[in-house]
Amino acid sequence: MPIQEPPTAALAHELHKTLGRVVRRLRTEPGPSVGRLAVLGRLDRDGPSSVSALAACERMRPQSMAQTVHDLETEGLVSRRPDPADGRRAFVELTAAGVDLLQSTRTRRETWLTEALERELNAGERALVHEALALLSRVADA
Amino acid sequence: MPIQEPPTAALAHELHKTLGRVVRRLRTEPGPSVGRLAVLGRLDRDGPSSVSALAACERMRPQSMAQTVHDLETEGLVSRRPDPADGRRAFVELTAAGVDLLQSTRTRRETWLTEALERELNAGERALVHEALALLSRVADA
DNA sequence: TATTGTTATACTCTATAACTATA
DNA sequence: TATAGTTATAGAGTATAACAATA
Repeated sequence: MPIQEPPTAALAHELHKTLGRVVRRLRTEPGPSVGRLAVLGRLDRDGPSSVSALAACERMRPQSMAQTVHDLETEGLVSRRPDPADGRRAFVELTAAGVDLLQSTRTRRETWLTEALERELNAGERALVHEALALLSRVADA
Repeated sequence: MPIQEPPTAALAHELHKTLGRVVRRLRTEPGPSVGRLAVLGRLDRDGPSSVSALAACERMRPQSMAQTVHDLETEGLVSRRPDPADGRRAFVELTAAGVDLLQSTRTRRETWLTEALERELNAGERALVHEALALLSRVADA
């Protein structure tokens, strides 16, 4: 009798793989990676933020976020402004180039992913996927 | 007015990140990575298979699967048996060690992921997540 | 001593390109 | 020429460990 993988583990793995395919395909479009775009988007929405705060929001280690921020800084998409109240901290903020890139990327990305999701899924199905995200987030934090 | 990321792109990215957290946490348990375990599980369920066929099932490039199979072979978890009918092909199959590992890993993995999913989600919610997988698979292939 | 952040290194997963061997 | 497979290289994403600077 064949060994059965636990269905729940298989479910998590398959979902991750499938989403990976979506995200990798997204990355074939010009522009920054989805992960970096997420940081730019967050800075735009929430304003300047420390590396630690960004890491916590994106649920990454501060060291990993430091690398991401460093890369974005090298590319001129973000800059740092020292916190006068605390010499250890700096505010990471979008540069004008970062804002421009975010805006133009958003437009290009819409050319396929949004179209694909909106073509393939109806509003109810998209809501279902969103609900699944909330459920799995709960599991990941458990 | 802040730039709004396209909600659908943000949805795909967030889901991917969340599932990544689940899978990485799974990997902190002893045993092979989730991706390799998937290959072992498939060989156990479907029997010996060529590298190409495995790659197609897992929706990876054959070159990537060749690397995975090579690693598994090095670890003694799978072996190759040449196809007498076609000198180019070989059947990849589980070794006794691979079967043992699959079985013992399944047991250990159940200690946290299955418990977490079953503790955090009820049957209806797990069904919802499964449905979301099917929808997103459609998008990734579109 | 705790917090913020960096540097160095390594691992997983997957991709592309260039290649060999067999059909 | 087409197919099965390998090797080499690279990149995204993230982790751990060790460290510096400031509070």
